[in-house]
Formats: sequence, structure tokens, C-alpha cells
Amino acid sequence: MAQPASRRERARADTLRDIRSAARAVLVDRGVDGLALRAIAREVGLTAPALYRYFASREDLVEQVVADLYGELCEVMEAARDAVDPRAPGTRLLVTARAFRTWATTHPAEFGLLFGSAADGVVPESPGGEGPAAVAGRRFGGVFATLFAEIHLRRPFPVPADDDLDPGYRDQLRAWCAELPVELPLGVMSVFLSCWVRLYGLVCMEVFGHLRFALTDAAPLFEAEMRALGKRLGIVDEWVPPRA
Amino acid sequence: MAQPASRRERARADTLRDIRSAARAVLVDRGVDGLALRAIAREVGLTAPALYRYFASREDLVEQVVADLYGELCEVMEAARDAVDPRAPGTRLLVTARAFRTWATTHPAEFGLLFGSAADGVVPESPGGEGPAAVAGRRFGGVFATLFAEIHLRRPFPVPADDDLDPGYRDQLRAWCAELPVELPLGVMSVFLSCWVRLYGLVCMEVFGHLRFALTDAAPLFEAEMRALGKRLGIVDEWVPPRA
DNA sequence: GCCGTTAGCTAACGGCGTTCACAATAGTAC
DNA sequence: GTACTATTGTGAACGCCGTTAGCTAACGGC
Repeated sequence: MAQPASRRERARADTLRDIRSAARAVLVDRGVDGLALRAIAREVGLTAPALYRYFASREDLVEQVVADLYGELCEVMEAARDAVDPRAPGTRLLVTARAFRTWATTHPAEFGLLFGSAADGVVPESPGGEGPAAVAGRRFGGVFATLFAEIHLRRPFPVPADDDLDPGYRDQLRAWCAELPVELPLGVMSVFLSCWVRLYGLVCMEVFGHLRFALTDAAPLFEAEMRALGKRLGIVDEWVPPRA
Repeated sequence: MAQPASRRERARADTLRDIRSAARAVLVDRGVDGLALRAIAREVGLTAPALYRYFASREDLVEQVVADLYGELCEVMEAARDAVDPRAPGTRLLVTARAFRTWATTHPAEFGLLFGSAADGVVPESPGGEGPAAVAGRRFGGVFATLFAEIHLRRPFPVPADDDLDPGYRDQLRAWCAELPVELPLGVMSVFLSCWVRLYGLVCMEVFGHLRFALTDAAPLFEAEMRALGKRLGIVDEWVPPRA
């Protein structure tokens, strides 16, 4: 862990950090569309071509920022999770989901970069590796998946039998399961997917304004959905009020 | 309905249609990001500044395209709906939802323009009027809302009592209800929102690739969710197999 | 035939991502 | 201390973008 950093290397690392935080700053007050290379360079006090000494392209730079943001989001969620007794995984899921929504609504620009429709390519595809954004994205997904698995481990909720699943669906779930560190019943994974769609879809719709046609504040809807999810997972008794 | 169209007016109307269909073509094979004014002009055989004789700005042109696409999507959905006996509103909802998903997956670029995160401002806000895209968007929302209301009218499904709803939530639902043509119990609207999030959120996630981490084909998940929704709405007996 | 309106053009501005050639600096070998 | 090289910055330029301004031709009504 030493730092044999030749002055130059330290300077380079510093500039790298500066650029990434400048990019973050530009993202926040210029929005996703305003995240221009020249704007970032201006913020750091450099010219645009100089950034090419540090990143192969704008896309590359953005990917690093995405990875940073995933990391930050994960830490927020994990902190919320770890503040709750591990023996109450239902409560853990609840507070983690709330932390996710809170971060999303308080960091709309960052959330848009991570989860917006423009992130088509950035969002991790099924195959492994790729860029740092992909691994960071998997870490994010793993947080919820793990909580989910723990809930089912401690207090199994009803899941469809393998035979009740559509054959094609079953095969896909099996393929996905094969990539995961632990093996889970396919029914559990199908329930996870269903719950994930409800949670993630709701937060996306709120942040991207797709609920403004009806609501000005989606918090009560979110809480109602969380309660419905809790009921589905048999963890209503672990419910706790928000902003604890 | 006569056409006192002075040759000029007819020519103008023709060019207008040409531009919009060219925009559509560019959208399809260049994607949302490739929907550039100059590209559209090239497709029509004009130069970019010429388009300003027809549209105030690129944003304006895009809004017209959005309105066109909403119209097309609505017609597809309404056609699917109207092919089913009105006395089976549950089946109508099912086939309409399937038509929605099918259009979305077979027209990803168009869907991205209508429902992507970049459509922040385009997606209709709660206040009335505004642009043609907003009214087209309301027509779209109305299709599902109406089906939903008809289902509840014909065969009421269980909904939360007003007193069971969070007071702040209740007020928002009331405000929303006031804008609607018909008056509905607040509990029905809350159930509609919940179902809407599941349906719409799922389709968005599929098209925008947010399910690729687990699935290559989201059709079975969609069908499973539709079945769950049907159960929630007490219309399982109206279920029909896909691609009828 | 005249004249205002309309629809098209070219040229230009500032911005974008990106590449290139060049200058200055930092580190290294003798 | 002096040469040499690698690194990090620069400005100029290319081709794209949305948009504006000024010009030219054709159309339509009198």
C-alpha cells in the first residue's frame, strides 16, 4: 500500500480525481445533456484535448463517472442496510429500498445518467466483465438480490413451483442463475424479478417525471407499493416507519 | 371538408407531411440521438434552414413527431381493444396491454422518443393543454384509464377504502380525479396507479435494456405479470392466450 | 405587369467530440 | 551539468450540430 508515487504519478492521480469530480459538478448543474467534454475541461481549468491524456474518449470518461456514482449509491444503500439488525432482513430490504429512492430523488441528474434510457449500452448486459461501469452496476444489483435471498432463506415466502413457470422463462431463469454466486430456486428468482420491476420501475417513473400526470409527490405511492411488496414477501411484521 | 387549398397551401401541406415522415425514417434508422435537423433535411432533399419555414425549432418538429407517434400507438392499441367484445373489458385490457408491449418492442426507437428519460419535458405534466404532444399523451393514458374504469364498473374489484389511504396521497388522488372526465373512487385510482406502474414500468425496462442483466426475452415475464394483474383485478376468467 | 409573400438557398456563429502538430516541462542517464 | 526522452499541456483544424441573417427566385392577387 506504499506510495512509490513519483511526483508525476501523484500529479496525474490528482488531476484524474479533479476531472472526475469536475464531471460530477457539471453533471449536477448542467444536466445529463450538458455533460460536455469542453464544459468539464473548463471546470478543471484545462482545454478539451488535454482530457484525452486521461481518457480515451468522452464515453470513457462518462463510464468512469458512472462507476463512481454506482459506488456512491451502493455505499449509501449499504449504510442504510447495515444500520439495521441482520436478523430483520425484511426491514433491511425496506430501508435499503428507501435509501435507493431517496438518493434517486435527491440526485436526479446522477440518477438519469445511471438509469436513463440513454444508458442503453452502459447498463450491464448479461455477459461478464466489460467496463468498470458494468461491474459497479452488478454490485448495485447484488445488494438487492442478496437481501432478497436472505429474506427467503430466513423465512421462505410462497414461490411458484418450477413446473408452474413457462418453459422458456424457466430456461432463462436457469441461465441467469448460473451466473450468480449462489444457487436459488427458480421460483424465488421469478418473484425477485417481479418485485424488482415494481420497485425499480416505480422509482424510474417518479424521477423521470412519468408520474407527474397524476402525482406531485410519489412518496405515498412508494410507501404503499413497499407495503404491498412486504405483504407479498411475508415481512409485513418487519415494517418500520420512514425516516427513522 | 372542402379543399379551397391554393396550390401553395397544398404544396406546403405536402412538404410538411414529407418532413414528418422523413423525421420518422431518420428516427428509425439513426436512433433518438441521430434525429438531427440536418439529417432530416437531407432525407427530404432540403437544407436544414429550410425546415425553419415549417417548424419554429428542432424541438417543435420533434414534438410533432411525438404527437404522430402517440397517435399511431393509440390507434394500434384501440384496434386491438375494439377487436374484443366490449362485454369482456378484462380481455380488452389484456389485449391492449399486449398491443402496447408489441408496439414498444417492435418500434424501440420510436418508443424511446416517447417514453425515454430524455422526454422529461415532453411527457405531459399535470396542467392542461400545452403542445400537441401533451394532448396526444393524454389520449394514450386515457385508453388504459378508461379500460380500467370499465372493468371496475362491470365487476368491482377490491380497492382500499378512502380512510385506508395516506391523507397526503388521498389529496393528490382527489386533485388528479378532478381533472378527469369521470369521477372515480380514490381507491380505484390508487389501484390503477399501482397496476400502471407495473405494466408501464415493465415495458420500459424491457425496451431500455434494464432487464438484460437477467433475461434475453421478457415476454414470459410480461405474461406472468399480466396474469398477476388479472388476478388482482378479478379478471382471470377473461384471460386469453397471446397472438390471437 | 406590379408587388408583397413565400420557400428555398448560402454563409456564418458558437458549440460539440476528436485529431494533430507543436511547445514546455519533468524525469533519467551519462 | 548536460543531453535525451516521456509526459502533459496548448492552439488550430475537421466535420458535425442547432440556429440566424440575407439573398433570390417563384407564386398569387391586383
